Amino acid sequence: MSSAAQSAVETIQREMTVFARRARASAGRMHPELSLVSYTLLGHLEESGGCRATDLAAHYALDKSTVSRQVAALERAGLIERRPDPADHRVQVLDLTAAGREILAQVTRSRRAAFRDRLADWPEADLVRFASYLERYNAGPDGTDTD
Amino acid sequence: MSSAAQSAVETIQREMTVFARRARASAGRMHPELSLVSYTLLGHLEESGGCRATDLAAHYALDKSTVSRQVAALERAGLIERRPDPADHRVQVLDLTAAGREILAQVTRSRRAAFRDRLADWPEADLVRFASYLERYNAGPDGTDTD
DNA sequence: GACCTGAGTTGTACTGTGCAACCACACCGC
DNA sequence: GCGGTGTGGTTGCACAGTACAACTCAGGTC
Repeated sequence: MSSAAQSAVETIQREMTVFARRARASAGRMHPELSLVSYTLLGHLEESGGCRATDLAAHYALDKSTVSRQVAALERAGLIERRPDPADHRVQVLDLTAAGREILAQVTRSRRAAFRDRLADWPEADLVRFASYLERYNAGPDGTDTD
Repeated sequence: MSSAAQSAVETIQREMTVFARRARASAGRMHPELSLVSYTLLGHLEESGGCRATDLAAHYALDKSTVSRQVAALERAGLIERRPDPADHRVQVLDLTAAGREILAQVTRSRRAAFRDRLADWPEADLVRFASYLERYNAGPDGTDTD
């Protein structure tokens, strides 16, 4: 690997971390009613059209107990509901309630606006490329959760 | 903003979050002796050649009390040292000790290797562009911590 | 000197998290 | 069928990271 590539790798590593740290802080300020974790989980449920707690844990590299508690809280808040899977009684399929969909949409709108502001002066081609790099990175060569 | 750009923005948002969640988990597995926070702070000290606790807090959008405790722990562990600033007695300049430099280098090596593996099949041009997008994003149009 | 500002610490409380132990059901080999 | 093994999920527990507020100490301003 060339030294230019090596230094790019270091930058990617470092900047990803800066991003992550700031994300948490600003999510708290931007939408205190829905933590970043909750927002992420709700978003995943919407995107996937309902899934199991185990799937969430695997996708976000979280312990199943953590997801279990988050899910319990979201259910108490009336944002998601659990349907027992008729095909497998061990499984609970999670899905958004109407209220969950509503609050998710609202938070998504505000986050989207903030991102749009921040990215306003980026050429569209760069945005598209940036997005595709991130997807490619997270998809990984083989799904490994390297970092 | 076009719809292609809009959807790119959503993807950026979503994938950044996935990255962040996984980063934390894999840092714990990869180098349990140095938490992701500690690693990040040490890295910043090395990069900046020593700075104040307040600077760290500002850069990572952390509360000063949080940084204060982290710094205290790192000092107890012998990884950093505080030098009172002779020019301003309120200020403590933080800097790495030899031990701190050593462990930082070691963890950096292992992280770098993991990233290199993950990014091994990326063309260099893409790596460089990806890195520059991240830097540009974090620098922000005006330094705002949008997310 | 009185006052305001900025750096840092400490008390307190809470959230997110992982690990380990556990329960309940499903699947598999016999 | 039936016992062993595996998988989805919950609960008990401990701990790290974090924020907020109240505080101390040092500087600068007038």
